[in-house]
Amino acid sequence: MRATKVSTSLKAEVAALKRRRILEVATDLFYDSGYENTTLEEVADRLKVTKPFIYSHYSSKARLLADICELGIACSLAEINKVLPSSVGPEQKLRLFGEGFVLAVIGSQKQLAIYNREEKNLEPEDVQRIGRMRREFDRKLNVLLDEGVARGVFRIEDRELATLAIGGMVSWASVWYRPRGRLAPDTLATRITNLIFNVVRCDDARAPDRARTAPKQR
Amino acid sequence: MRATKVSTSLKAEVAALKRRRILEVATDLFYDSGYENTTLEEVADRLKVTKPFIYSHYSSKARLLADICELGIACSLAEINKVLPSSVGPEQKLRLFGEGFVLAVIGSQKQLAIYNREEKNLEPEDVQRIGRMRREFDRKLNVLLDEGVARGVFRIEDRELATLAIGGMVSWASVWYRPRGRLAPDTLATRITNLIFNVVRCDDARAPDRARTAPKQR
DNA sequence: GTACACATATACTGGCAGGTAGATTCCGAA
DNA sequence: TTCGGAATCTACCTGCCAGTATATGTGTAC
Repeated sequence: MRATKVSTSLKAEVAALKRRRILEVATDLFYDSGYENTTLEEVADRLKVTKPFIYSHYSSKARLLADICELGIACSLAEINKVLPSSVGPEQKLRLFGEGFVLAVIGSQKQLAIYNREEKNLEPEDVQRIGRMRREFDRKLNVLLDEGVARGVFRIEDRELATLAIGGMVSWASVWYRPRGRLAPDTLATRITNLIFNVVRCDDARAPDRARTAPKQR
Repeated sequence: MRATKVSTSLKAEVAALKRRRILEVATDLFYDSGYENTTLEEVADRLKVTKPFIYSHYSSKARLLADICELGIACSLAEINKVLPSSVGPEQKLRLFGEGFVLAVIGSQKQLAIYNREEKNLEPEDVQRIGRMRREFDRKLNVLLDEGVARGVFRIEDRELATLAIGGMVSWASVWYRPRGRLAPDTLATRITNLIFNVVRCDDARAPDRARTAPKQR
């Protein structure tokens, strides 16, 4: 009994591993060449297997795409969920969120880029499900900003627009970020978060020497 | 002679009109359904013509895509080119540029969305050409920010990053903007530009009652 | 060692859409 | 009215690739 249980569990783990590897390779190829320009045979080739192997784990090419896209959004959503319920002040929340969000975006860069590019190739139900996740993210970021406004620490002209602006500023990193770029992820996270603080016009005490570079004269 | 000249010029105008209409319809369809999911026959149908008609004006589907993408980037590039050489101060330049840029992005929303989604379907030479235009835009925005920093009116921690952040904040509007949305283009342009001023930490005197909404308490 | 089940491969189909060759229509000129 | 050529259409081809029917191997139980 024990043996069979371990065996089935192992089987499940093996299956999960296979699915994960398929997803990884597909992510790389979709990111580099685009969804429609990537053949499932190419995915199979790179894994040294054949097309039916993939179909035994994913029912269609579109489901593969859906998993990739969902993974990307889930990473960002997890960050706001992690921070929002905590009991620290809005400034601290925003800093934690900002840095987590930036790291999530560059960590799931390929998935997010694929989602933004290939949404039109998703099944309508997947579009809706993932769209709901995105709207949930926006709503929660909006709440975070609202807390800061209510306490008078953020000065925001248009909260909804600020949400979109912050989301865009960070999400855009999935377009231009390169792993071997000028800035390490941590530095990037800090500096972009500083820019987020600028957007909400919050003088964040905890930020290390911000804008110390600018006042050369005067 | 006069007659023939007018005649040939008219012919050229007609040809240009046809190309423009093809481009418009293709833009709508590519935007709504994606490049690969749109058939040239669908484009032809909507124009009440046939596929070879399109091929008599565009040598391939990819060339059509390239023209759409280039048009989108050209609109944004034109804005920075319009503002950069003027002799007003950096704050004024930034305001003019910001508002022009936002209006350009929402004016060429479909083209920009298509470019961002379908770059992988462009011919390599088109990718390069349009990529150069994008880099030119970034370089020039960088120059504009540099002028402000040099004069001590912008306080920027990392100029290159600020360029990307501003570009992202505005470009992202091509993802979320809806013509029947809450804000009219002009209002949107003003408010997003205000956010750009926040990013560069510039207290812009000419901005109308910014941040007047926030200090409810205290 | 044989039978069964599961995993994976070989080999195929079917439809779609980009692109084109050749027929046809339309229009301006003489 | 007819001629020539440009514009446009009809009808077709061809390659590609998602998805599948069927075969084959591989390990495990008895």
